[in-house]
Amino acid sequence: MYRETEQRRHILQELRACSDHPSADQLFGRLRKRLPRISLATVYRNLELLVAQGKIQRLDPGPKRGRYDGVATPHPHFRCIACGKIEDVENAPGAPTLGTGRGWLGSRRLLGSRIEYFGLCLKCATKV
Amino acid sequence: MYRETEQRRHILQELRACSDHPSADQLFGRLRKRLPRISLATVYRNLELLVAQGKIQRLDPGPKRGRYDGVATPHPHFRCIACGKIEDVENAPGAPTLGTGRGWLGSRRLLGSRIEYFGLCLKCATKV
DNA sequence: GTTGATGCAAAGGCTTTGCAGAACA
DNA sequence: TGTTCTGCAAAGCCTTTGCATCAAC
Repeated sequence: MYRETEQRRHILQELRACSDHPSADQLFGRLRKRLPRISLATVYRNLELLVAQGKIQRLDPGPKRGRYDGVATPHPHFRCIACGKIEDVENAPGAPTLGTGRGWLGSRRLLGSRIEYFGLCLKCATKV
Repeated sequence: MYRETEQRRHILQELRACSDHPSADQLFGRLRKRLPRISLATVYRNLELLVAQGKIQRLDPGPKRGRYDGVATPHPHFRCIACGKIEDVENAPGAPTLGTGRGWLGSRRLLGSRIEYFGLCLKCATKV
């Protein structure tokens, strides 16, 4: 099955120690101090593997391409993790709302917020 | 200031008519039926412009690179739209929680959810 | 007539992939 | 010893940019 390599161990360790949320290549830069011969491809491969194992999470959603919405008003979306489709969510029962979303969040200027649900759409759920 | 071109009008019109949330190049494919000579670059340029004008919204966040979180448990994040930094949000006052996030959402299989706040971090807010 | 917008093609930036050699179990 | 993993480099893909031309105003 999976093997425990030095690189893989360091990648998880280093990411766990980060208080920020680095990109693959920022992490690569930090790892290189301890593993000068590690390659960026290894970092990418292991990050995806760790996500698949549920040990870490990826903050930016799967599909690579940016998606646009003709409705400018923020509203919740559902993203199918299998096919990548994004659907609007019509008043989900029990779903929270975020209000206008403007104001302050601690010492940060809050301009908006977004709720995204993810899972399997009807089509993909029945396909399995 | 801004000019009203045929392309720009069609881009907004077409996107508003979409029930899905197309990528720039899906939209490009649809637009080409009506405007055979339109170029993909024009679509990209206009989409960004329309986002900046607040007429449409971009669903995938600004920074191009994927970001990773060493903590696998979903928790809310704050994204600075100026510098791209992502921070964890410690119990935001009045912020809703999404519960375990598993179950059903209409006919969709719900596996998780995400709350993201965006705005200006302390550093960027004071810089202006 | 100005100035912003378009089309085309080329460049850019991040991510993935092929492959031979190295490392784990 | 048999796989899985790594490093390197090349390829891929989406997006942006430069530039001459075109079209709003």
